[in-house]
Amino acid sequence: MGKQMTEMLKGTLEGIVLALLALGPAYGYEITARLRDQGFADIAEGTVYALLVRIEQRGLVDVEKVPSEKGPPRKVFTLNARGREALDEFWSSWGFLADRLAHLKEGQ
Amino acid sequence: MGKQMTEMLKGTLEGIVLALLALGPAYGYEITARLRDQGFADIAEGTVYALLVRIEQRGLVDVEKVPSEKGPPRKVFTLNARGREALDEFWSSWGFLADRLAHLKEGQ
DNA sequence: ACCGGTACATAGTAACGCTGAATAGTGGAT
DNA sequence: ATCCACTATTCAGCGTTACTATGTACCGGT
Repeated sequence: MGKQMTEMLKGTLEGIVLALLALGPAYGYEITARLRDQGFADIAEGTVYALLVRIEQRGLVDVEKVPSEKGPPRKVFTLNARGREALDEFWSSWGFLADRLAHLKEGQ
Repeated sequence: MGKQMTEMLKGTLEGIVLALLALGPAYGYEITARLRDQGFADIAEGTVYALLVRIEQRGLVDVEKVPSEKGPPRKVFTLNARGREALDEFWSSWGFLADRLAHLKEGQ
């Protein structure tokens, strides 16, 4: 992936994943697949798993182990109240930034 | 500043500064002031100067020392052709990301 | 027995913005 | 004369994040 996008994803990738989880519970492998569908083709699996560990440790998600028919057991993540709060804060920060940049792009 | 915004600025702050320089040449101290005017109230001076060093080393700006009436000489930065190219790439990456996130915010 | 798809995990690295401080010149207030 | 505020730049050390590369493990089809 471009270095530019790599840097730009810092901080936003977490928000993106929280937003995906707001649509419904999901497990890591599934999230990487959804990211690919969303156009983030080159996000490494390892990146997603590391991110999920972080948001779990910060208590933004509830975790459940669910057996899979075709592989090791899945770790299903569900956004909880604190996670929804974090997602709201993310949208707020993002909104500010997007607003500023839209303003700048207009040529002032 | 919020940790969230700190992380989100990674990658975008450079684009913001390039966009400011696209409006006309400026020196470091002036850029931090413009950022404040634009609403980025809490961006550290040291951050801006470090960023300017980076974009100078990457050849995105031309630099000129200009004496100041009220202090040490100013380093005036002017966006050059490579800088405008980098700015275009930034807007392209930003556009992609903003588009994806707008899509996500709609609830899918 | 092997290979590909599913599923999770981690050690090491690079990049970036922040904190805090140092340096240095000018002008006005006390 | 001295102190303070404003102008202007620079640097060392830190924390966070995403990437690379690799390893583990389970399953079904050939």
